[in-house]
Amino acid sequence: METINPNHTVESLNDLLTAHDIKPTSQRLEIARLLFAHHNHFAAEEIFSMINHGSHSQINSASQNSVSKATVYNTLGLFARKGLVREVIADPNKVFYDPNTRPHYHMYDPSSGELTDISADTVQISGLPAAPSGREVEGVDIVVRLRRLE
Amino acid sequence: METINPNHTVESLNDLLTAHDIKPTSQRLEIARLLFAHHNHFAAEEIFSMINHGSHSQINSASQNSVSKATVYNTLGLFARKGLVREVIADPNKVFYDPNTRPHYHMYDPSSGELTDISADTVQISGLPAAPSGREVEGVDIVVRLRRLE
DNA sequence: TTTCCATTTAGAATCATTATAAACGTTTGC
DNA sequence: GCAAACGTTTATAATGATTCTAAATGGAAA
Ligand SMILES: [Mn+2]
Ligand SMILES: [Mn+2]
Ligand SMILES: [Zn+2]
Ligand SMILES: [Zn+2]
Repeated sequence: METINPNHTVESLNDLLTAHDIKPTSQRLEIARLLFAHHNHFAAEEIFSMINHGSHSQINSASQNSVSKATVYNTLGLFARKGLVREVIADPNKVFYDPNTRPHYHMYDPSSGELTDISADTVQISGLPAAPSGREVEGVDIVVRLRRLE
Repeated sequence: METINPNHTVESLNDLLTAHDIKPTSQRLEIARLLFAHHNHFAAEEIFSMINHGSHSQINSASQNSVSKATVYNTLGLFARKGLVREVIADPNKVFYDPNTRPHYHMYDPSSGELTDISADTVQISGLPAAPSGREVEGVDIVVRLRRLE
């Protein structure tokens, strides 16, 4: 289920960040690569440990590419603010970061911690109320909560 | 927008807890009354401060009805486990407790912290995938995220 | 260079929540 | 009624994700 997409060169990631008005630094590229190479949802702590304890160096294969915890959090917040990634609120004790910003929904299994995508193509929702005055709808989140079969 | 429902006597709350296999204690009744008298979603910390600093004594009007923070958290967890209330995950830094356990959806405005109900009657969803094998769907959460109009 | 400004960082602080272990209350067994 | 047993409540400590602070770093500009 874990596919690594090699179609992200350092240059294309550079362009991606630049297009989102984010100055590409080595730390930001490292974090972006993690998110966009794996098609997966990650929490900040996971990204932090993948970068520091995992074997995912590609940009600078010689050094151990460490990024501080503060920078991981700052960077993910920045990415979300700039619309490069999306925050998914499905678990009360961690925020997931989703490299897919197009409309789609999620299925969450708290017992395994697995968060998977539901394509928006097949899903139809209707009858949702309009935003109250002075507000607009930023997005519609659907989370199908799973549990182990009794 | 804050309506207090007086249709909850101590006896009816007693029965409600008992029906959900929860032994009614004064602390549990106090917390249940807060949730069911107001038709509102509350976080644990809100309930804690409403009980301790607010003016909501009705069961024992003489004493100041204090309930410890640990008991507030324990009780809300118990209520949720027993199906008396429902947890709503809409804000990354607090869990809301919802006295309405029937299917319905939510609208959330992070800028005000307001969480409001969307009736399930008017909403149609279709095309959601089935649960993977070994799992079942516990529920489908919809959160319409709002933001201030630019 | 020297200055400037953004970025990164270690570490402290925050805050919601959970764990611990003792105190308390109520039920049960006699 | 009395005491063990058990569930409940509590103060307090611990946890863990996240944010804050204030200093260090590093590249671009002057
Ligand atoms: Mn019920
Ligand atoms: Mn948070
Ligand atoms: Zn997703
Ligand atoms: Zn609700």
